[in-house]
Amino acid sequence: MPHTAQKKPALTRIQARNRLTILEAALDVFSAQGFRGTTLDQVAEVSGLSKPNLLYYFPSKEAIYGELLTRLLHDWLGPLRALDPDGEPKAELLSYVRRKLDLARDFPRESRLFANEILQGAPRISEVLSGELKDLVDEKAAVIARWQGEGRIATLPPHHLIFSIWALTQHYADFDAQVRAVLGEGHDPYAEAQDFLETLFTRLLG
Amino acid sequence: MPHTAQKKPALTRIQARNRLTILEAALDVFSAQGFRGTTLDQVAEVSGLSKPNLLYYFPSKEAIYGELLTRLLHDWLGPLRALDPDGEPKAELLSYVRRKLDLARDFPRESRLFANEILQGAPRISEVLSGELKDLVDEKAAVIARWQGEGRIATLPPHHLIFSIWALTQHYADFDAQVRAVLGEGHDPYAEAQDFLETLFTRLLG
DNA sequence: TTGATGTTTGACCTTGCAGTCAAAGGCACG
DNA sequence: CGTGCCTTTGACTGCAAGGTCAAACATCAA
Repeated sequence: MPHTAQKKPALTRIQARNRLTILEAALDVFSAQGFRGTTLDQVAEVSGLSKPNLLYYFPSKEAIYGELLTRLLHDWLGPLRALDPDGEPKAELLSYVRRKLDLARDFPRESRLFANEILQGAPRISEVLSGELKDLVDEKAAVIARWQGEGRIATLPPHHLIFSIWALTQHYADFDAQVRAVLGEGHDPYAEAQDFLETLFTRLLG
Repeated sequence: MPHTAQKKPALTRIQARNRLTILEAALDVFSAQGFRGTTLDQVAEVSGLSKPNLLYYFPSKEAIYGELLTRLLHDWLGPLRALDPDGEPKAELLSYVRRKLDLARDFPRESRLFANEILQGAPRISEVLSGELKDLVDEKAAVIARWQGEGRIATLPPHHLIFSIWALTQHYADFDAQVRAVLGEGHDPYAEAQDFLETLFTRLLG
């Protein structure tokens, strides 16, 4: 029985390395300039490879962007997946907030890449949003609702509670320019946000 | 004494009307596609004017975009300006939240236009952010700090409190695609957000 | 009616950029 | 050391898109 539609034709070492190099450079440029604002010449420049070489490893600009999105989307959901239904409700939620803020601090490019995509109406990931993401959120929302039913945290619409965590944490990555401009010199936005958000959610859930 | 550098050379009726038509169409397209993603042909199409005609009223694509940004920026700060230092603290802040959410609901294009610009590092409005906007925020933050000193609302870093209002309200406009995908059918995001945010800030400030 | 000024546009120019291709350069394995 | 495959690139193509321009058309005041 022949292998039809073999998906992973075993990458060579060079292929594996160069694909990663390209994706890393692409993340840099796409997250800063958006899809349309990015040129392959820029990605080539940043990656240190020639433009035709980029297109040897990926069939098109779209393909690079798409690969980035789908790769990162999975990692991005890690903290929400880690929300433990059997844990202590407040600790679990606060730890989710903290993890999400850490992601925003340590991976602002990824955050901005998604923000850009969703701002444009999420044309390339709408199925994932209403499929995998929705399922995960629904699942965790049910957990939160159960906790609320057991009187262990305050009753609030679980979906919106999750949205509020996203909004508040990603704001510091996505709107970094505004946050820093408004705070002025001598501030560490993320450190301050950490305290603030801990207080906020402690009061909210308490 | 001659008028040097006269700024407003008195627009004709046609000029006034067409400039508005163009800005309206430009808002549509720029907010959906970003600056680089927008073509003048699209703006021409939407506005019903020809491309050379656009460039008769504005010197360049940049100029249209810049005019949009600076015009809207002013309006956008209205709700924060309206925060009354002599009002009742909780009512004032909750009313600010409500006004901001109304803006997000009624003017999502404006919200997304700014989001796009700030995501890219706010290259065109960085002076306004660290000038006019920062001054206004500092002023209102001082008012909030005073209220806190008087024990009328809970003590929280005022700047971050303001950020949280921005983040939570604009999230519903900027990430509309995601919010709707995750909630699924049969939801009114803004109506639900209204209740949720009122509860959130009531508990937070209480 | 007429001229002056304001408005509109088809055709055009130029540049930027995604993507192609043939040929050259490297690498592994007999 | 040679043969075949993998990798790299300079040069090129085609098209999209910002912007120009001269000429046509509209409007209005005298």
